[in-house]
Amino acid sequence: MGELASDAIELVPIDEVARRFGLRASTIRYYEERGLLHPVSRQSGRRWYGPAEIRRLAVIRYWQRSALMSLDDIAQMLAGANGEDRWRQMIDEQVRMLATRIEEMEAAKEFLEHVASHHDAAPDGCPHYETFIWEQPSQSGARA
Amino acid sequence: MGELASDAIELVPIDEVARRFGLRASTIRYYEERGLLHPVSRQSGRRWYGPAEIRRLAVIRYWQRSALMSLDDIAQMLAGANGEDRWRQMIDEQVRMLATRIEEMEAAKEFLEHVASHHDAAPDGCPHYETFIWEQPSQSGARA
DNA sequence: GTGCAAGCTCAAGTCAACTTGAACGCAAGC
DNA sequence: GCTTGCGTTCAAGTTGACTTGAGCTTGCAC
Repeated sequence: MGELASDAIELVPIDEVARRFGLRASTIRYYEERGLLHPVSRQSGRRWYGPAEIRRLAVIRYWQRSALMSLDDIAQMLAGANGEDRWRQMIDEQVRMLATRIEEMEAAKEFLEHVASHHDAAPDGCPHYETFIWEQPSQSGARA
Repeated sequence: MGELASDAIELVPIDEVARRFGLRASTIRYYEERGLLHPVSRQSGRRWYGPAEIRRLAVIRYWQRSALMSLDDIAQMLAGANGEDRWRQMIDEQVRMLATRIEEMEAAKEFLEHVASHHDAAPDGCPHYETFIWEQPSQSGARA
């Protein structure tokens, strides 16, 4: 950063981008194929990325990992930035999904901690177990 | 339960099991192929499941969905119930993983809520954004 | 005893998110 | 001026968790 003076905004090649994010170059090319991230320029075929692209990649990884969004959803979010209104609906869906997942995972975590501290054997046979395992949303045990 | 008197413990065919869990019969056969769940008996080739198998399936779905465990991990957990000691190590790993994922997801959720309530456009350009997107664990921006 | 729905097996297909391989290009170093 | 190394494209392979399809068997209904 700042190695060269003047107006040269820092451009980095694909392997440097990959290195910074702990990704492979192929992943970045794949994101491009999926329309998520394009190099700011090409020099004799080779891709070069600027700060805006780096930041966009950070955004992509963030949504993908922290919000469990698919690449398609992320593409829609990023496209939504350019005027559409669907992004707000997506955010609402996402928040609801996250709330559910967080609750489920917290219950699972608490239960695992309980098992680890109160049991000598694998959880099979723990009375608490029953409460947990049958409380699944997708299971229609109550019907019929 | 108890439709027939005597010692007939309730046995159900594969499609009934599937229906109770909102799964397809093929999924249950697949779990069997993966060594996770076996019918208590077969009658002229057809699978029959008892309460123990039903319960085991509930356990499998629970770990899979709430704790984000892979079928391989679940198989190991269930195998561990029969004497091994690896299950405790797996539980610890699982708890750590869940704690991390929960934190990440909570941050993502809070951020999305912030964006939804304070912004008219997609999150690009929100100053809070920067704080969030660059705080990713797998990103080795600090190294080299 | 014929038909039909459901089950069975085994192989192959699907989907998302990548990875890998083959075949080639270009620029720098010796 | 030729090799070396990283880049490129495009097609095909991989992994996990299933689903689908073809072809066959079974048991009940009529």
